Amino acid sequence: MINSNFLSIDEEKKERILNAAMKEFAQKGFDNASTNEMVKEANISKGLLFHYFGSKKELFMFLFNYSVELFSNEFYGKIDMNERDIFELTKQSKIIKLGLINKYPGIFEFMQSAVTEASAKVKDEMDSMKNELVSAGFNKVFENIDTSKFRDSIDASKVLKVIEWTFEGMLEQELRKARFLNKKVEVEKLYDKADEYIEFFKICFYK
Amino acid sequence: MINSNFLSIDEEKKERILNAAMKEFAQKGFDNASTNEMVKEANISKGLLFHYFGSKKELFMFLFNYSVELFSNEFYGKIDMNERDIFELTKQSKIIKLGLINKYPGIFEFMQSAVTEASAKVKDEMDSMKNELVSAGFNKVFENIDTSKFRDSIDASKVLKVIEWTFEGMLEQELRKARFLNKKVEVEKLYDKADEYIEFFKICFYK
DNA sequence: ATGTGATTGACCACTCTGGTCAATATTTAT
DNA sequence: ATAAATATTGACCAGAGTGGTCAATCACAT
Repeated sequence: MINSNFLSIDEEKKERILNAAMKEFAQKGFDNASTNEMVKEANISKGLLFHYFGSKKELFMFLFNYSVELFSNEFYGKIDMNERDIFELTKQSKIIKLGLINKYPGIFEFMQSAVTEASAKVKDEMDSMKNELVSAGFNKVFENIDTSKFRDSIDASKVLKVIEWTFEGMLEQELRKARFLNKKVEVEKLYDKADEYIEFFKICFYK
Repeated sequence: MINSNFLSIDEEKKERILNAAMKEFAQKGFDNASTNEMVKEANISKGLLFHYFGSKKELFMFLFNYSVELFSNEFYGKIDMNERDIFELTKQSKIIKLGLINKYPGIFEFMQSAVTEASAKVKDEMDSMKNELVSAGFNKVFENIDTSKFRDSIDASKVLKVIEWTFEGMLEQELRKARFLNKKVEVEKLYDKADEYIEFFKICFYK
């Protein structure tokens, strides 16, 4: 009887709980994350958290599963697998990322801190989760990119890296700016900015 | 009589203490950082840490001062202020960054977490430190870049951003790789890789 | 031997921990 | 209107960990 009906509760409350827990885990790691802080931030009672999840460890593993599932559903649901244009693909993947961050502000920080989590109390479970993940085999999407439009004199693999780093850097910049102003990044704005750089790149890289 | 003669102790021991403390503060923030963890990691006794720094708060402020001073000394000491070539400048600044990370693995994480530190116990001190820093006026170095070599059809400000994001992404990639293999990034390797991308960029951006 | 400064770690009063569970509030069925 | 069922609370617990202290020990120069 683990987190039985948590998934069917009020959406807003659910997000409050998930976000509070992810934020706390991401900030302090498993051992130092405080369930008291989580319930304070989520505005629920201590008892309710443990009613839903049983223990801190189960909460942590649920969160990790939930995050990974959410991410892969969003990613493979929204991305167009037949798209061979590198710009469209990169743009799509960053927009998906932004959408998730807007809904769950700490989700990527949490996932990253979870895979590098060192606490002995969750090591075994995390190791087997990670094994499952690598054998699932991510990111075949970027494998059959159309490189025929690029100028012959330039190295296509470098083009791909530069595009990836540029859009990641752009997203990070916008996230920092938004965090500073205490707002969310507007997807539209990022879209326009991305398009600007795509035009720029076409001038630089295309024949 | 604050941290009296700490600066003159054995260099290796000094680094052990600084690194342990920066790591702990960066990972958990001021309130949740444990001085017990620090002395365990640095392999010194509890008493010695407090003999040098008096209190957790003084240790934190000392670390921040020390980091900022170190960074600005390295930066303005090593960077060639007359260099107007964007590639040389960016390469230099990333090499300086790598050098510091190799010596103090957690220094940038610590500085970043320190400026965003929310604990009430250090808020006042950090606020005045931050004010001092902005009035010092950083980063005039990248202001008089020579853009005359760029093709006229492309936007110079975008070129600068792409270069910055590319080199930052490259450094991050190498750091992750090194962390995974439990090694340090070799400065030489990064140098070569940076040069490869500089050649690539010259083909793309130059007339 | 003696003096001196560097270094130790057991100890303190106190806060916070994950988790429990009887009590209460709220919703649903009759 | 009542009863039954479910959702939610928060005071409470034993134990762990906290920043900081200080008498005692160590290493070494004279």
